[in-house]
Amino acid sequence: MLRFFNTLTRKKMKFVPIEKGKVKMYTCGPTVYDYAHIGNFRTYVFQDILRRWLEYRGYKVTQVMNLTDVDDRTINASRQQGIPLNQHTQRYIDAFFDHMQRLNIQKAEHYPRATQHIPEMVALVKKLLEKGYAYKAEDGSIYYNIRKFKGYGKLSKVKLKQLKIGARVKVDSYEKEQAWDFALWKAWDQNDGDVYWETEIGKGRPGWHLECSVMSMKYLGETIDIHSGGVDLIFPHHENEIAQSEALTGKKFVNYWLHSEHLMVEGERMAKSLGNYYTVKDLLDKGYHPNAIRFLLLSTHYRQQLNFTFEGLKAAENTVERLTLFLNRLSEADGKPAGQELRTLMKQTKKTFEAAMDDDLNITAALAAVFDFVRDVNRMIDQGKVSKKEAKAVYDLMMNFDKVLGVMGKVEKKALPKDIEALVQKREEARKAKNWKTADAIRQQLYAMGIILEDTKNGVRWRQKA
RNA sequence: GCCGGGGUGGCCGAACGGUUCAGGCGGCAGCCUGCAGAGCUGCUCUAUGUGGGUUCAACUCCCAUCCCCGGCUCCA
Repeated sequence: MLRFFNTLTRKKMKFVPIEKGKVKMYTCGPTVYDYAHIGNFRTYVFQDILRRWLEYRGYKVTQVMNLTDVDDRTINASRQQGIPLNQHTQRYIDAFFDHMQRLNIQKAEHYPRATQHIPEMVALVKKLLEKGYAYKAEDGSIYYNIRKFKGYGKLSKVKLKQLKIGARVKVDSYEKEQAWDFALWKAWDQNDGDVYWETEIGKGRPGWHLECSVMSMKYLGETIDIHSGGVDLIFPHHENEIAQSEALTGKKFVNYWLHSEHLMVEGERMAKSLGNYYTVKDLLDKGYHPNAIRFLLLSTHYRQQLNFTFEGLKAAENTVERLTLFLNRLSEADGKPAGQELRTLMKQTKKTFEAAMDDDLNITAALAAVFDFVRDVNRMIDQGKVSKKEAKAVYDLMMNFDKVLGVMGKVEKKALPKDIEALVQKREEARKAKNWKTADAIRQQLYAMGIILEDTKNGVRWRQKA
């Protein structure tokens, strides 16, 4: 039985989709004012695992991920650099997709941008004004009156009276009836430069929370199955989305809210000022394999804070290598059939893996099943008990797991460059002649070139140094 | 102040009332190997922040206490 921890109820709940066999999922995406960092990608990897698991379980998933391409930060950054907003954001959108692809994150069906949904957002604000949930302030901005919405706070469990008034709210501002009302529409001011839209509700730009309500309803419908993002979005962002959407439709906005915990760096929060702020590119440039980065990000349960360290990244790299070496080994196994013993083992492993994932994506338990399996099959291979045909079946099962994990890739036998091939041959001859000194020297030379040679019963094998 | 999440072996990280306390990484040793690598086996590993309590039995429940992290208006 597939279960998810629902932030709304703070309990693990059986997953029942609105429409049988289909899942409508909205995943909060990046604000494209700068490069997304690995903390952001932790969330995107989590959402990817979620999507992949739903698909593994046979659901047809329709996923929407928004790109926030207009807000304070995007406007400030583009103006500071003197680049038009859309050019500025496009650069980071490109980088975002590039990094997503490097981390083997599957594509969503839709990537709507805020700036391309202004008319829909205006329409929603108009309706909220008509229904009395919103009001216009003196400067022309339009705010949502949260006291009008009975369920306000149901997701985050915040109590309005206990909310600390943030430093950003101007104390002398009496434009808002309540300090905690939030902007649906921000009237243009000088700081916005040429970023504004002339609309029926005035000259300005949308508030941040608006786009998610609008785009979720536009692409997925008034009520959807899953909405996910980082824990920091629970309040106020997701709380406000609920207020906007449910005030408009009178229907439940989202059935399951899933939130991923933050990534820490060396035990501290990641921050530019602390100098512990990394992008995917930073790590790739340092020579780490994208699969290792992905593995590190997915290997801790999503509701648990993940402490990023370079030691951990190195460990992740070794772990992934263990998996890929196992796949290599399988392609060479050619023993006697293990028969029932192996069949039972495979069946049991699959069952354990699936049960773990079904339990709120308990990936660490699922991985434990995989590693147990790897060890057991390795032992059988050592004993010459795995036939070619069986090895293929094991390989297929591993690929089945990797549909979800996405860290193993396919084993591809790349051809060695000719000069290296010649060196390998030369070493083979030296070995045959028991000229160990020469053979070892060549092996050392190849190692320096990033090629690791391994002598096996079936002859020499090579692999790329990680 | 209010509201959440945590503190598990050298490191990471499951289990959440009960068989030997998953799994990964690291280290050491053995098997294998000309040597190495890979793989396997064993050890490191009779761990659960601290002090009480409940129970036949607690990492798991209760109370107290210390420490860490997060949210409290635009940060995934």
